[in-house]
Amino acid sequence: MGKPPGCDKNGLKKGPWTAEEDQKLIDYIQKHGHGRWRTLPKNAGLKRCGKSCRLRWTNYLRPDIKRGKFSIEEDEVIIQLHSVLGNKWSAIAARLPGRTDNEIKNYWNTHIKKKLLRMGIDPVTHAPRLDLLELSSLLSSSLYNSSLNPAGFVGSMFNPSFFSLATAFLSSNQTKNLEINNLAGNIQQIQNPYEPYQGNQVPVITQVSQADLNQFSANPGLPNLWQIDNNVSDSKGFLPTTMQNINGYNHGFYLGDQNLQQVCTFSEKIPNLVPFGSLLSTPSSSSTPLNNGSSTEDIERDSYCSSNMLIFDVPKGLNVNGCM
DNA sequence: AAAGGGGTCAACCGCCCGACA
DNA sequence: GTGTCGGGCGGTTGACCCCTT
Repeated sequence: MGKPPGCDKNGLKKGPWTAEEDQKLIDYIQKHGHGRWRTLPKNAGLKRCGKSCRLRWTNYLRPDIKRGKFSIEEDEVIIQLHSVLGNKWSAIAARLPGRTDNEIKNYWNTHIKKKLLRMGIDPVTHAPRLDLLELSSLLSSSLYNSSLNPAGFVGSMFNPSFFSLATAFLSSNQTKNLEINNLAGNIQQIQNPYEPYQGNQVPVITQVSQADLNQFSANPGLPNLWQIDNNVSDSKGFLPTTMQNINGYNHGFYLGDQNLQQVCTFSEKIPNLVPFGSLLSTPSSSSTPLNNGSSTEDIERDSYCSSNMLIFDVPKGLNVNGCM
């Protein structure tokens, strides 16, 4: 297995690209097209290695690159795709026109990771952070009852409902991953939506059919995971019975809907389901230490994103403002 | 106003994989 | 089977920017 020579050999230049170098590269590629990266820098009159040229072109100079801040919709797409695809940044980038894998990777590491951590979600596995869940289990018995009483809940940062919610959300993602993996291996789905609620198990309504997967795969330009989720809840025409009443509460979750219409459509299927965003505290109430560098806009974006990510119901009188 | 610290992001490195000759 | 090449990936670096003190 041959290994390309590094950029430090033969006196090749490293570091930031100058405007002149950029122009040389652009001019050459416009004339001759890209490819043959090894010989390109020599032909273009650049003292760079081919790999450096390729990266510069694909990550920065390409004409279809979309610069600027990620939109809320793009945030949602990235999180959804990452929950399914993992760190396959190029695959994620393929579904985000104008964004590069490097850009998405950087954005993930600097923004989204922190956002998920603030939500108590492990950004690697999309699972609840064990430390928080352990806290949840420890606190659930003692705090849950008191949380029903607003006076007993005041001052508490830990709301078991929140942890259950996070568990629900993340279990759905894990289940979806399993299902997709199994589908890829011609194994039937493993999730039975009618399975009785047991112990700590969190009800899951997400189910991915082979048709859904095919649809997703057949439309690489369209981030359709929302549609998959939406189709599941709509077209299948059911909700697990366990979804409808658990301990007297209706529970549900929703995975990143793109618009309110879909949220409302879904919500109608569960009478007491309300947008999670309406239960969130205002961004200014967040005390997370991870938020030091966030601008007001970022905080608002985070709040918006979270509101679309998770939906559940809580009993009247339960003050959830302190739990986020 | 200046210094220090943290966040951001373009760019790089090392390794790997698949296609091809 | 082996070497070459293009490309992808995770991790890291370092310059720059902004905020706080």
